[in-house]
Amino acid sequence: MGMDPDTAGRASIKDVAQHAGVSPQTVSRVANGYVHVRPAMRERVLASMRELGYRPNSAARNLKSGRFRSIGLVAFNITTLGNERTLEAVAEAAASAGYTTTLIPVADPTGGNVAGAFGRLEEQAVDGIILIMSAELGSPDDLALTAGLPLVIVDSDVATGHALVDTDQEQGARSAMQHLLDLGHRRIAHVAGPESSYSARRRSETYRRVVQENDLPAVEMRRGNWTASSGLAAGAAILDSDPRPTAVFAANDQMALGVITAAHARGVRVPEDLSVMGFDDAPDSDTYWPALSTVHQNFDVVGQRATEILIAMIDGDPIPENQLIPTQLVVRDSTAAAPRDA
Amino acid sequence: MGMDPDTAGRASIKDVAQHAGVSPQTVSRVANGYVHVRPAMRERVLASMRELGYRPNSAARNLKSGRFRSIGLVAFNITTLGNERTLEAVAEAAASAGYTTTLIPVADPTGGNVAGAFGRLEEQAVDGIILIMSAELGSPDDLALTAGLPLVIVDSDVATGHALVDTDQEQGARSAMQHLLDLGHRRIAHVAGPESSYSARRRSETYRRVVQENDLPAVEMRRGNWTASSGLAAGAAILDSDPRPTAVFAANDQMALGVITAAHARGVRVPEDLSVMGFDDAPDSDTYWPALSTVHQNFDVVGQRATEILIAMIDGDPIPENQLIPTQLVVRDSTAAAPRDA
DNA sequence: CTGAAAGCGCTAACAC
DNA sequence: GTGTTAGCGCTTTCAG
Repeated sequence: MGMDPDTAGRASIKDVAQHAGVSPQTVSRVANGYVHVRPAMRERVLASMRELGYRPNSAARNLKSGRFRSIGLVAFNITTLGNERTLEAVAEAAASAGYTTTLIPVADPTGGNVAGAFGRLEEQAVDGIILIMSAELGSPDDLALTAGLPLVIVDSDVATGHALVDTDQEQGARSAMQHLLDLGHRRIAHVAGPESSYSARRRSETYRRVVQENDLPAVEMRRGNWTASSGLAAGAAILDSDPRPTAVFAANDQMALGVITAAHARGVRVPEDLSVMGFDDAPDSDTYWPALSTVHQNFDVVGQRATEILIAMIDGDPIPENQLIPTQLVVRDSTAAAPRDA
Repeated sequence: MGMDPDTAGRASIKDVAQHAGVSPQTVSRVANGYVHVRPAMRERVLASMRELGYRPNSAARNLKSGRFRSIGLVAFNITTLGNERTLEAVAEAAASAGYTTTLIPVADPTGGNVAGAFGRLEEQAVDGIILIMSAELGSPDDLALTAGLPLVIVDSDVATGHALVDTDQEQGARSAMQHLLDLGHRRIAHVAGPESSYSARRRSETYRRVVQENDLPAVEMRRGNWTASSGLAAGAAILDSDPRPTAVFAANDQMALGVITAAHARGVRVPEDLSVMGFDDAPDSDTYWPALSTVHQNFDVVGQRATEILIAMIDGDPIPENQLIPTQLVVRDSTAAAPRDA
């Protein structure tokens, strides 16, 4: 032990000081790029650092500064398209602000036990938390778990007093429905996402509202679980119903893919016989057959904004107003004018 | 300052001790669930903890223990299907072993500047590193950046002396080709992934080897960038070539989707006129039209295994042999017997 | 420009 | 069972 220069993190600032024949303080100054150090001495210290393979101990730094320079990302599921993209944006924004990102996976709180799912969040070595719930928050108390850490919430309903950043689901869903309306569709079906998802609920609520506002004929709503195969099942049910809807608004692109596949399987032409709208603008959706009309979500903006806000809060800024990130309608080949005889 | 009980992480072990009228050591014992504490005193301490909103300072713990209980995940890109799934598996495995996962995004080292991309990896507050390169490692020296930290490499070629966990790309690609061969195909095209990707290279090398071994007619290889739209372009080129191949092996499912769409656009029937194989078994691939035959990769096993190995290395175990995780052939509806007249 | 001293919050080792 | 002491590696005073 101690003989192998490869052994990680051995050399302390003291060792370097001894080796270079200076005080630990001077080493610290050099390590931090402090200016008032004589070049000759700086060189000597740097040489010793290299020779000893010195690397600063961040635990000690953290202890001193009371900061971790790390933000915690709490998510129930990081493999959904949106969460994944948001996560990457957070990691990048954090990195460029000098923060690392700590992933804190929590058990899915099915059954409403959100508090239990968090575990000992407050003990994590982070300066603040971004919560990507994709689920309903039980009560404000659940957030007490964060013990006063700065907190930004994405994709969930929130008790006031916390920062919120999210896609403007209502605007997005409205633009999708309006597009179908503009094409002359009236019998429009909806494939909703899972009930536990907040964004799914926002989209289906908007769907219902638009149906009401325009006196559209009622169509039984189907529910999927975001997967393409669940969309296939929902699409089959919709296509077998009578009278058959002329358009389907699916709550995400993958379920829309399922609906399209269900149509192919029945010889129903898309978009001639059936228009299909998605939501997300997933990377593949431009290559579906036909290319999918959808609503583009700016996940990277969501992640970036959330990170900026969190870091501002860590620095002591007040909680800003809720941030709703707008979507963009993307019209491709899966939607067309409603058939005449419908 | 100090008046607001909400202020994060204020109360130290000393404050609690004072409040409860005991020594800091006793507080520490209670905090760590140490047994030899009189119940009455334990209660008193716990009450003070609650009242003061005490939460242990992990920086101090880290400093004391010399361990961070965190593993660093270094990746160039976390939004590819495989990386994302691997990442989630790592985060979960790490969590259940009491470790957090720190995301360390690095700039894509296009141009071979891998070392530069790492930045100051050795300063991160982690006990070990999992490197998901998805790219070629320039030279072993690049890894010197990790400064002796335990290191597990996923999806890359490696200089010996490091642990490697990866999908058995060769076995997977071979099984895909063998499936097409068994169906009587001989003119088989390949849509490769980007040249910078190690796994893409492994798959295309295997393709070439199988072509040679079986004296198959040469077909110009096309290269995509993993996206469905690049697969569409490659598929178009393949379908327009003469003689037309009867089968295509795409290096991932998304590009396979593009090939299928190119076929639809030309009225080429899949699988009657053209068989299409993918790779990955992406979640949507069972709902493509037709359902995609592919090779299932066990990303979660890769992530889990990598984590186990890394933690073992952190605990001082020796570097184990390379771990190759097998794949499974998944036959669905996009492949069929080669047409007679081909 | 450089060094010495003190202390961040916690726990291992040792008293009592 | 409980308290006291010391020190992890670093940086913020304060002296020179």
